[in-house]
Amino acid sequence: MTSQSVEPSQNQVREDMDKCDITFIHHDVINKVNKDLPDDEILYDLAEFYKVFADSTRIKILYVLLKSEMCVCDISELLNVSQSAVSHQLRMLKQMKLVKYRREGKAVFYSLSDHHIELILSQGLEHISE
Amino acid sequence: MTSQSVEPSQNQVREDMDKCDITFIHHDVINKVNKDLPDDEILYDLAEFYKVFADSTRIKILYVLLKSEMCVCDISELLNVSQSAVSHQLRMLKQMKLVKYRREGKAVFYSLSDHHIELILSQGLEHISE
DNA sequence: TAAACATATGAACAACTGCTCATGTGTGTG
DNA sequence: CACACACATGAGCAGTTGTTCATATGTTTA
Repeated sequence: MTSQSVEPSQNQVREDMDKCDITFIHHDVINKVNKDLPDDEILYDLAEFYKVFADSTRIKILYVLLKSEMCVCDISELLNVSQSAVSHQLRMLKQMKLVKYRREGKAVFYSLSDHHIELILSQGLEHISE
Repeated sequence: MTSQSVEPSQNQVREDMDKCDITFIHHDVINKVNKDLPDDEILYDLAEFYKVFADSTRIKILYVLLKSEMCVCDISELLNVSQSAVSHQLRMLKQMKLVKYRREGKAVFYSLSDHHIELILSQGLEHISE
């Protein structure tokens, strides 16, 4: 492993035949950045995770569940979103393992299954209110 | 402001004529949740903010800039994404005030303009690696 | 000033998303 | 068992998004 070689994990960085002359002045920096960059798959998953919070209906649902376990109908009325839409979103939140559910007769009660959510939401809020 | 009244800021909660009989057993809880729920506009902005992180190309760009200021061409080659695509994404990141830029001759160097980003990203990473 | 280069940007397009609508599934009740 | 209710789900659709392609803008150099 010479100092010239680059981690082949990601796209290899060409040190010859640069398209861009000004570019890559600091090969050491580039190599370091490239090495520290997590795998594509992880970054893809990370984006998928943030997609959950990229819709205001889902954020509202999470916010509501933050305070209290609640059935689908409750959420639907409280947020003024159709029952079907809430159900579809809860399905996604379930798939992402952010919520869990509990059946009680005809009703299904949903609650958060993740402790991070509050922190993540409040951190986002803190950011946008600057 | 009686204990019965509900903040009219959001959709008002009907206490009469419930569609759903099982629902809203605990009116006090509902009222509290409804009162603590931030305004629609804020939650909309919050979703917009998270949309930035909901794409792996943008996450990669942010990750790369976390380590070092870099010109468009560098980013493009390092991430193996077309120059145009990178430019388009940087435009969005610029609009969201997450990056700033500095012209140096023909090149334009981008860097992060926000300290939260590292924390937010690492928090997301921490979450998905469970 | 012309040419080369780095970047920005508009148009177009395919893929994705979130909703509605209709209907299916599961549970309690008369 | 038939019905009502709470919820789930598939299809379809309009709106959005991320990319490519072509081209424009801005800068340096010959």
